[in-house]
This record gives sequence, C-alpha cells and structure tokens, in this order.
Amino acid sequence: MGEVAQLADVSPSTVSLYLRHPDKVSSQRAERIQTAIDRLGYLPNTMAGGLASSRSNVIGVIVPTITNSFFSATLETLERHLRPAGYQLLIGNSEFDESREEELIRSILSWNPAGLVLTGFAHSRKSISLLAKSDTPIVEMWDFGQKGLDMVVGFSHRTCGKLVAEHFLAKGYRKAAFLSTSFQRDIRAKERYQGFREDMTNAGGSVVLRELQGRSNTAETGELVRELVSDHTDLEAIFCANDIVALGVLLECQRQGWPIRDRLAVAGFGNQDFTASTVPPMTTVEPPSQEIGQHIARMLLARLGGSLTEQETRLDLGVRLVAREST
Amino acid sequence: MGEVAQLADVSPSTVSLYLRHPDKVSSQRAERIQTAIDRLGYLPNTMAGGLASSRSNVIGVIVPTITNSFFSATLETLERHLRPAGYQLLIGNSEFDESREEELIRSILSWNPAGLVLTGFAHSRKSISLLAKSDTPIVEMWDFGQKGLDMVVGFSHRTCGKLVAEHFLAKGYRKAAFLSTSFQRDIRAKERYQGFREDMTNAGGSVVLRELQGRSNTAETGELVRELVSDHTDLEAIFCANDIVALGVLLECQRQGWPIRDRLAVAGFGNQDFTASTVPPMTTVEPPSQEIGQHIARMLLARLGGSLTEQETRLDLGVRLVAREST
DNA sequence: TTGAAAGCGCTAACAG
DNA sequence: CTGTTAGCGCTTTCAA
Repeated sequence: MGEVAQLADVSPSTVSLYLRHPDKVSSQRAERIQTAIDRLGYLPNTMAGGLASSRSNVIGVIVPTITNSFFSATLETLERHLRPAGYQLLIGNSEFDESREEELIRSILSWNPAGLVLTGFAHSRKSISLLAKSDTPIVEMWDFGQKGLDMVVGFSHRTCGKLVAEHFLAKGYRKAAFLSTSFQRDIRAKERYQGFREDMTNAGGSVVLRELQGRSNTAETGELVRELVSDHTDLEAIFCANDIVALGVLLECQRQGWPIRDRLAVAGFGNQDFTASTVPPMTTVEPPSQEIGQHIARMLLARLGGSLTEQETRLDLGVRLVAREST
Repeated sequence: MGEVAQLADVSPSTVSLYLRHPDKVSSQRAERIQTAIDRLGYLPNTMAGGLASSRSNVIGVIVPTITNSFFSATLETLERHLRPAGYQLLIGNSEFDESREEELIRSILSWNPAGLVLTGFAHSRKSISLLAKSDTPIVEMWDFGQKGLDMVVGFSHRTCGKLVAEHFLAKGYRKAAFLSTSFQRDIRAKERYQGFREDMTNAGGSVVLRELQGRSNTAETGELVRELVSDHTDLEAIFCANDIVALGVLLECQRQGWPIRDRLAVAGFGNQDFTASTVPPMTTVEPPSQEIGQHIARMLLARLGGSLTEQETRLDLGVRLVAREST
C-alpha cells in the first residue's frame, strides 16, 4: 500500500480511505490511486486490515457435513447473499460431533468473525461458554422450537413428522415404519420420527423404527425393507429419513415385485429433484434449504447493520408436504 | 495475550513461544501459562499472528459448485487431511464462471493463503497473472492432461469417455448418444464426450449429443430421452454426464416400458451409492473424488514442508469403469 | 479532503 | 530458556 501511495503521490492513509470510501477522496487523486493499484497489481492484505480495524469480513458456518444436498444448498445460497456484501464464508465440518464442533468454534472465533452460523441447538457446554464470552452474532439454523443462543432460522422437524403422520392417516395407513439414517448422526431425523410417531400412535396407529448403520446406503436400505416386511406382514407405509433412503425402498419394492402404495406406501424427505420422476412419483417433504440461507443472510446483515429488532431474531420457515403417487 | 502473560507472570513472548512450540518452554512456566489460558478463556488472534508471521494457515479452494457430490467429497477429504496439520479451508464457489473465479482468486489471495486449489485448467488471463505474481502454491484438480500452472491432481476425462466407448463397442453397441448437462457449465463433461465420440466413430459407430439446459434435471432428462428415441429409432446406448442423469434415463425407460439394455443400454458417471441398487444395477464410471482430496493434501503438505520433488507435482489418478447390468 | 501518528495483537530476531 | 525490541500492513483518530 505504501508503494501505491508513492506511485500515486499521496499518503498511505489516503489510499486506505480510497479503498474503503472511494467517494471521500477527490476524483483526481482517486484516479491516480486506481491507476497505481492497477499498475502494481496491488491486493490489500486482509489480515492487516482485520487486525487494524479489529473486525473481519469472515462469517463462519459449521455444518455436520457438506456432502449432503440439504446443507450444501443452504451454504450456496448463504454465500450468494453474503458475498455481495463483502463477506467471506469460512466453512467447517463438524461431522455430527460436538467436540469437533467445539474445536471448529474455537478456530473460527480466533478469526474474529463478523458472525457465526451453527447447525441445530446441540452444542457442548464449553462451546456455549466460548460463544457467550465472544459477542459474535450467532445464528442456529435448520431447526426450530428451542430457545437458541441468539438468532434462529429453521423449521420444526417434529411438525414435519406430524405432517406426514397426518397424511398417512388420511390415506388410511395405520401400520407404519420410520426408516432412518443413524439418529446419532442426525438428531433432526430423530425429531421427525418423534413427531411422526406421536401422531400415529395417538390416532391408534403404530410405528416401527429401523435405523441404518451410517449414512444413507441403498443396499442396506433394501435389506432393512425386506426384514421389515417379513417381520411386520401388515406394514402399510414407510416414512424415510431422506429421499435417497426412500429411493432405496422404492427400488427394493420394485426388485421384489411389490406394488408401491398398494403393497407399501413410501414417503421421503428433501424433495430432491429426482423424486418427481421416480415410478411412481414419490411423496416427500420439502425443507426450505435455500430459504434458510437467504434469511440467515438477511438477518445477519441487518444485525451487522445495527437494524434488527428483537422479534425478528427467530424465524420458523416451516415445511411443505409434497403429496405424489407413492402414498 | 498480555493478560495471559501477566497472570502467568512471564513475558508475552514466552506465551507466544509456548503457543507455537510448547516444548521450548520450561515445564513449570508452561503449566502456569496453560492455567492462565484456561482461566482467561484466551483465544489467540489469528489475524495478528498471520500478519506478524506473514503467512497464514488458510488454504483456498475454488470449486464450480458445492452442491455436487463429486466436489463436496473432495472438499471433505481435503479438509479431513489438512485440518490436523493446522490448516483452514476457505471455500469459494465459482459457479462455473471464469470472472467469478477471478474475483474469488483475488479475494483469497488477499488472505495470503498457504496454498490455493483450483478446479480445472480454465482460468481468465487476469487470474493467471494474479497467480503468477503471488508465489502461492497452486493445485489444479479434477482434470489432467494439460500443462498446468504448478501442481496437478486429477484424471483424464477424455480417457474416461474412451473407456465407456470401449465398453459399449465390446457389448456390440454402435449407435450411441451422449446425454449431458450443459457443456458451458461443465467443460469436463465435454471432454468425456469428446473422448467417447472419438473412439465410437473411429470404430464405425455414431454418437448423437443432447445437452440439458442447466444442471441435472430428471424431468427434462425424460423429455430428451423420448425425443432421442423417436428421432433415432436405432439408438442402442446412452452415456450420461452423471449418475443422476442416468437415473433419469432409467426411470423414463421404466415409464415407457422399454427394457433397459435390451432396448436401450445406459451408463452413468460418478458411481454414486444408489447406482448399485437401481433396477437393473447401473454401469457407471468411478472418479477418484476422495483420492483427489487426499493426494492434494499430501502434495500441498510436502510442498509447504519443502520436500516435494519435481516429478511428484503431477498426478493422474485415473478412473475405473464399473460394469453392471444396465449395459 | 488530506496526512501524521499511534496503534491493532502477535511474531521474530536478538541479547542475555 | 526468557525477555526486550522492533515491526507485520493496515485503520483510525486527530489536526491541518
């Protein structure tokens, strides 16, 4: 920056001013400075800037995994809305592990971030105290219904489960199963199960639970479906933790020659693109993945701009049941 | 850090030393310092550290999209291998756009990163000159066969296309189609097409090309398949740009009652989990998504450690054809 | 509008 | 092994 100042024949602080508020510098000097910047290929040093101003343009985001279309859609939207405002996302993978999340929080906090976005409400005690100590704006996303540390943008997974239960009951299904990815990895799937189970049993129905070992695996899903059907010959419908699992069920039924819906109804979660085109088209629930990203950006930007009222800090975006022919 | 030093009754530089090389500080003081750190909940300021040492623990990665299991698998693996060495990934989305990539390069370079990972060989002239000016180690990934700016880890997409052509020819298919996502978005799909087409036509076969408008869309895929089959009644096989598109073809054939393989053979790209369980199981090509991440980490770490020999800077990981019943 | 001066919180010689 | 000293490259008063 010194070089730029020299070449443009102004003081370093004028260059700095120009970089941050171009219109507060006289147009002749502005031009000279810009020319110098271009000639020198000058890139400002973000760290020096961050240190001097003791704030940064970093926004940390911690997700359980990025290999998952839900979170990656949120991340992409969040990035798209935050970048124009000059923010950089620092993305961390907690791998569904609280202590790893804590490590990431520590590491991100040491960047002095302008904001921090976490997935869900479950954090280690230490994490919470770290967050409390820093005055970084926090957003907890992809869930709703608990108090939260600061801002919350998401939806209720219990309600999502209830929505499907309601749909199953309306269709006359009473004997149902919930086929899930590991609850330990995905507590939100567990919440959907709980909401689902509650409403099914309240209406006199029943719900069997099966968990996959790890993440969605089509082959393992097939096995569990066969097992489920032979153990519970009167099973009428399966609600799956996500669309990939539901696809696994569909394919297994196809392989076994069991007509979907007549023999076994299937519903997924995610409303991924392919669900509309399966044979038959799949009933699923659509989470507001993109909207979450969008509203977090809006909320964070408002908070950082100092214009966020109390009642705007918690947002339930809801979910939508997409009823198709598989149920 | 001053506070920590005071509380531990040592000088700030001792604290700094302890933080970086704990074993270079006498054990009694080390203990006092650690106690002080815990008591105060002290978090070092990464920016100040980076500024003072004029290097950072940031490694930038630019991918065309993170909403894609290929790149996100690479990212996740890369992170897993780089984090233990103390590095933070700064992830950017170029959205398949060179000028956006340039913007990201600029922004990441201003962090003074320890390394920068780019997807593919196509960069704007300006990007290249920016990169040349900085002495940041660069890795270009997910492609192979061109010179590259610095290090390269990937595989040849042309070879991938040839592999499938070979397989089709061996199975007796001569009339083929390539069903792709938009080439503008995905130049690597185009390279697969070129390799595929070259070998098919050399062997006296033919290849029709169809491009989807944007990203993989199952409904649009169905339309194109119907169109393709009615325009080319003698079509025998389709090679798709990815597994999701291939799934779309499979589902459309199912809907139309066309037996897969007997009426139309289908191959995908990606070897995603579900491909093994479709009816029939799908032939596909497996790209080394995770290996790419792993080897980039290894290569970068070696370079940063100063121990990377010239011949190790370019790595072709190859691809593997997974032949199943859909072809 | 511009420039001089004083840090931001840490690291890196260096001398002890 | 420890402490002193001088910056890292920028922002931010403050006065001119």
